Amino acid sequence: MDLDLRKLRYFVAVAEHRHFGRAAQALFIAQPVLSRQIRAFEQELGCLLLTRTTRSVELTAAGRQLYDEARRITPVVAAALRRVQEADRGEQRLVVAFSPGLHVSDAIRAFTARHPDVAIDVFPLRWWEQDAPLRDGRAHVGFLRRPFDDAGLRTVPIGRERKVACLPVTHPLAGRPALTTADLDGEPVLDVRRLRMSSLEEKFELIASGQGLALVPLSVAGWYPRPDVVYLPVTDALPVETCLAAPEADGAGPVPAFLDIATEVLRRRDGEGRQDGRQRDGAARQDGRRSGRS
Amino acid sequence: MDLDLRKLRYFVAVAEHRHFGRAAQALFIAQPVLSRQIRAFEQELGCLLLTRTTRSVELTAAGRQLYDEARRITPVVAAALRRVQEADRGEQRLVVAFSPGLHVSDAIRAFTARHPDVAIDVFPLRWWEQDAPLRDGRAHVGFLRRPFDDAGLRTVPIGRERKVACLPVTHPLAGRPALTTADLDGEPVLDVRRLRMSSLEEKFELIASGQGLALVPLSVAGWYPRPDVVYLPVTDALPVETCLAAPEADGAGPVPAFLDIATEVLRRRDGEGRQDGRQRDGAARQDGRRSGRS
DNA sequence: CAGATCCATGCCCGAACGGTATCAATGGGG
DNA sequence: CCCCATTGATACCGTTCGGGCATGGATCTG
Repeated sequence: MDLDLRKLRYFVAVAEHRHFGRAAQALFIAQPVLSRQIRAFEQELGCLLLTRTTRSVELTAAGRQLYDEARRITPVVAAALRRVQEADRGEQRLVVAFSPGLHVSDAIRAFTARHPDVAIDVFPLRWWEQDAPLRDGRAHVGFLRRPFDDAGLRTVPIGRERKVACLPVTHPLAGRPALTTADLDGEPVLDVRRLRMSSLEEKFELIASGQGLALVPLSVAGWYPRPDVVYLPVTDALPVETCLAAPEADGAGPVPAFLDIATEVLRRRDGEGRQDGRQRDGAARQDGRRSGRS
Repeated sequence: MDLDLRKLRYFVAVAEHRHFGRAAQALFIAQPVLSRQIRAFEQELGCLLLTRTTRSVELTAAGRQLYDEARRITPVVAAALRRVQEADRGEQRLVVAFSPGLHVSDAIRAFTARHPDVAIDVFPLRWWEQDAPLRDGRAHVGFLRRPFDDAGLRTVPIGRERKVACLPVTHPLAGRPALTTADLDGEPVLDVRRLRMSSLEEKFELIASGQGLALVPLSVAGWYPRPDVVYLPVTDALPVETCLAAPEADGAGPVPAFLDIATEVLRRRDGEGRQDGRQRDGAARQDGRRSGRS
């Protein structure tokens, strides 16, 4: 039922040595033990990992895959243990997740200035991830874009981003300087959340190939400058709200302090007119026209 | 020595139930077994995970961290096992890594069109990662930027990107339309590879605050539009070469086919004048000036 | 103060792990 | 062509570890 990491380590040794005897020697165990462990491991997994003759040991397809996975998993587990022991020694840690395009460095810098003892990990979210990493413990605080599920989260609005429409250059509307939602009536709008595309780039591919168009936050569009897609502001579209969010349960630890400091920093920045999305309106229009011409 | 995933599962159950008896019931084992396993686990890790009184069970700092880590690790391991068994059933898989800003979707689409049976994972590289994930098995092919270590890799050049200089708006050179390397003599250039900053954003923070300037590939600069940083093309800087790379050892499986198809696709795109970096020269200059004015 | 609740401890059994001795198959050298 | 070295598999054995049951000790409740 559980993957046995000891057996995995044994398997990695055999995979690397391609030789039971030498692998056993490297592992400081006897060779027959290794043979038996590997065989048991294969039985647990339900698939052969090695093709053995008395003269050579080779990996099967499953074995190659397992070997790759092992090299991925091993350092992950080791790092996890290290962090646990750091936590035990009193070191604090905060994982800050952020949606693509949102700026977190101001808040992090302000926080570390006042809490130099707290280690910060940044956790770049995939475009379709929002609140899930906050709920399952992969992150403690998040810079997210609405909509997402508020339940059980403490949220602080930190700004608004204009939406832009992404059209293929060949689209009749592509020459316009700007659009309104009325212009988009009847257009095939690709729903970002329905289609589970593996990356936003795929979505832009769909748009470029004329499969439809999409509304995305301004800063996301800025990340995918393409000659075959035009980005046009939609003047009357409701802006996308960006939020700070953290699980309500995290009342202790560095999370509340981070929320306070980040809110303060972002509010100040907003006051100076430097908030994300508002500042770069003109930029987007330029991007759109420029791409449209090329 | 090895983390015991069974004990980890037991710990998660106790952490979630905050009650040994009910956790044991959920795990279908007897309560004393659970007590002993958790205690042994604590001893292995060398730190207390739970503070128990007879009336309540609470997590220590180390326990909270371990619980977070467990929720991260468990699905990773489960997914790994699933992929191994898929490989055993003959399903092929290819992990495609790419440096920030490089476009992979064209190549992937062309590949999946001809090999619909091969599952593709995309693996976004951190800015400081280059060839390492190819070597340790986290990825099979990569879209990388030079410089990186060629040893043991098969590489195919796929394009060139102009370098742009990143200056604070306050810098005397910020008003120029373009620079030459001579202009940068004596300027404090931040070495991306020396400083192990946790994100490129930090680097841009350093630049914005006047600590120095940097040369980055065009498309990377495009990802960090900031009002306080100016991006200027450096007309005589050597372009950054982008490459396809794969371990030489991967002679079998889908890797060679992917390299062939991707090379063909990118060559064709290059021929049409749509290659990364070259196309977007004008865009960068615009970006730079626009940021400089604001 | 008595009882209920809950985690810890002691003892037992079976399974799993590791070691030594040995077998069987394969490939190279005379 | 045969002999022997090499290598992985098997057999057997002692020890450790996981799990169950019975019970103890501590704490909260009525």
